[in-house]
Amino acid sequence: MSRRGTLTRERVIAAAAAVADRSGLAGVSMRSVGGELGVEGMSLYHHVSSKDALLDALAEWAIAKIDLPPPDAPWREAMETRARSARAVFVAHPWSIAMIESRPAPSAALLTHHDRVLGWLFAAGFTAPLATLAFSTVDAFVYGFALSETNLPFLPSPGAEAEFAATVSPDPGAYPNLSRSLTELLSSGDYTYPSEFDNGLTLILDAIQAQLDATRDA
Amino acid sequence: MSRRGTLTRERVIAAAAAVADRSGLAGVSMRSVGGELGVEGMSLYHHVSSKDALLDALAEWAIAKIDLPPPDAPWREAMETRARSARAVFVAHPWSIAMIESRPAPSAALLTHHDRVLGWLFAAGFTAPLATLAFSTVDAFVYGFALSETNLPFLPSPGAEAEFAATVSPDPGAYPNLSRSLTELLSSGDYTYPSEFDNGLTLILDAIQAQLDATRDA
DNA sequence: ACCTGAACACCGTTCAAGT
DNA sequence: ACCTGAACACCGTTCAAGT
Repeated sequence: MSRRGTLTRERVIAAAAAVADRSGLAGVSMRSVGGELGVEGMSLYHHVSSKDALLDALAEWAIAKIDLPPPDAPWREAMETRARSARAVFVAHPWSIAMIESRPAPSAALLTHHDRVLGWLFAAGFTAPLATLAFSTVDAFVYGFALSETNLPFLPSPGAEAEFAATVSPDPGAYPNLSRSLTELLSSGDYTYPSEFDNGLTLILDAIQAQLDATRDA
Repeated sequence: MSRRGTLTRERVIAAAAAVADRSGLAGVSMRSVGGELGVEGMSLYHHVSSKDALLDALAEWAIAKIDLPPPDAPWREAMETRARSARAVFVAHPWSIAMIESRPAPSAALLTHHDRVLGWLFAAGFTAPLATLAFSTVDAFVYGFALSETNLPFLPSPGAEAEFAATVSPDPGAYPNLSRSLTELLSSGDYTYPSEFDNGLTLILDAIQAQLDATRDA
């Protein structure tokens, strides 16, 4: 849309993100990103070496948006902040979820992230096996939850409730437990699916905390 | 590859899965799937209405491969069996991970899955909120773990250790905690990243079990 | 009824040509 | 140095034509 100024690698990546936000990852083509910048698709090759390189850069762009507390932050707060921030980025840019994890080579940005996370845990006295368990479990949860959340409006959430009820209700006999669950959750009044993220995260972090305490006692 | 017999919807879907296994989702085109069957790409339109419909069918094909214990199975065993089976399917067909959750409309197969899972939990005395927490947390973990596992050989695993060490080792000062973690885990001798799946699943299911027991006592 | 060939509007990418 | 137009080998999809 902004067709002024000279092309830079940064402007190309930002334009690609804008196209992805608007049209999904499938809408990102060299020509469409060029169009976003008022330029032919072929011009982009002066700033990125290939479409694949552009996608790698796009993955890094998303990772960089995740809030990463400082190395000396307390482990639990830091893990929560990072998890919530990652989820917010994934919801704002759904195309980034599968992408961050599916680029063939782990980027320097991702390695830095991982190193920082392990730093919080080691500083708190985690052993390497427990740190790995904590890290991989929380990360898997965050990625998987975001994946479900952005693509599967399965449980009540603003706007999705009606759709979901419409899918399940026509034949309650076909999905009796889904119907029951829906009815019970909605009757309680204050239920929203998004709050399940904090519930799950707390469940996992509490369990890890308990294991950490057990390690210390031993 | 098998170019005999008449085309059916099932053969088209199976051919698409074979192409995806071999060349990834990006390698699936109407022409390539046709080629797999010894037929022109245009012929497929007699059996699937569009490429998008073919991808929907492919998602269902993968879901159907996940082992789903009977409605009267004990909840924890059933959840474990389904989780491990889902992970196995995702590892065998990496293209299916993002796909199952990213098709716009939840398929009947997926709704049936969800209903069965809720059935195990309700039979065991879960409240609707606790069932939802259990379900969404376990599912998020399974999806997210599979996503990391197939695309991010970050931690020691057969064959990936060398690569990973090569990425981290050149400059141990850049990733001190990653280096430390790697060293400690490898020195213990029997560590493998894939076993982290069972560890994480157990952590989550133990925590849920504890909440269920607390519910019963109250 | 099922398969095909040509055609259309797209892709990523290369390269010689313009400025 | 940076951008472009034409070209190549691909896409998904339509449709008239073949069997």
